[in-house]
Amino acid sequence: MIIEIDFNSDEAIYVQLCNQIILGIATSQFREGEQLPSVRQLAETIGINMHTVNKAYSILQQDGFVKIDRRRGAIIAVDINKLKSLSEAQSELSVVLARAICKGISRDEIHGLVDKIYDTYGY
Amino acid sequence: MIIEIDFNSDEAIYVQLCNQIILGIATSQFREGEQLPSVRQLAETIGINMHTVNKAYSILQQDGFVKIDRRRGAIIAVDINKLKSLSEAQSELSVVLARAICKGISRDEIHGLVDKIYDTYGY
DNA sequence: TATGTGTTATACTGAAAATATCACAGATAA
DNA sequence: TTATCTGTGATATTTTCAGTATAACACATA
Repeated sequence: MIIEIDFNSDEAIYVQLCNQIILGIATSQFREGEQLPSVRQLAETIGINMHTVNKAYSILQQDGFVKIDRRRGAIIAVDINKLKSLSEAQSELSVVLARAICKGISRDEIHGLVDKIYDTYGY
Repeated sequence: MIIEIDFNSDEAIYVQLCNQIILGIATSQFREGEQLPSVRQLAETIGINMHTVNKAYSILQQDGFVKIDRRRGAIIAVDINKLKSLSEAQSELSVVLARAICKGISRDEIHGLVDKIYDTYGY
């Protein structure tokens, strides 16, 4: 999978890295059990510091997207906690939808976007 | 409207301020044409620096939620650009839904959350 | 005139992101 | 064994940015 970092973004590099990898999992470009590049290797590829990659991997582990094995590195392993995830999704959506509502976007239009995105991701 | 800032949050104060005001507009606690507190007044109320409030107001202006008048301060004035807003909503949703999909949240469950939030906001 | 708006400029502090090295423990393959 | 690959840890430095602190300005208004 190709990981692209926007160095001019206001988002921190490690946050972009996390989001890209999560996107990769959602689109099945990364599959359960698959091995991510080592921290040194990915850092080299992107052209950033090893510790920045390590921070991203650590957060992904904490958020239950990967497990880290000293032998093989970071392995895709999604930890499912439905209630917690639903609660998090709701609070994240609340912010996005508040903006949308202010801008006159209807409930149906949001439903349309959700379908569009789920279609894109292949679910 | 009561604005609450969490000083222990990892979100910047000015970001929280923006979100709270947008939430206020979405829930009609702030109405079109209504005047926001002056930068100095709100800073005093919350207990933060004037420039922090000013930064939030400037971003809200840039994002088309308020207009700033040197005489009266910041006035709620939502600028509607449907295409742009839809595009922004889509990219914001893409990040949130990627996480949700990884965590096994179904399309229908997201539709349910969207309805729940729109109901809460009264739309 | 005095006071209230937003605006601008400057400088400072503190926290966090990111980098740069160095080193270690454990696993693995030569 | 030796070499090399993992993640991890410690430490120091640079850079960036949020937030604060002051001060001053232009403009409007009571």
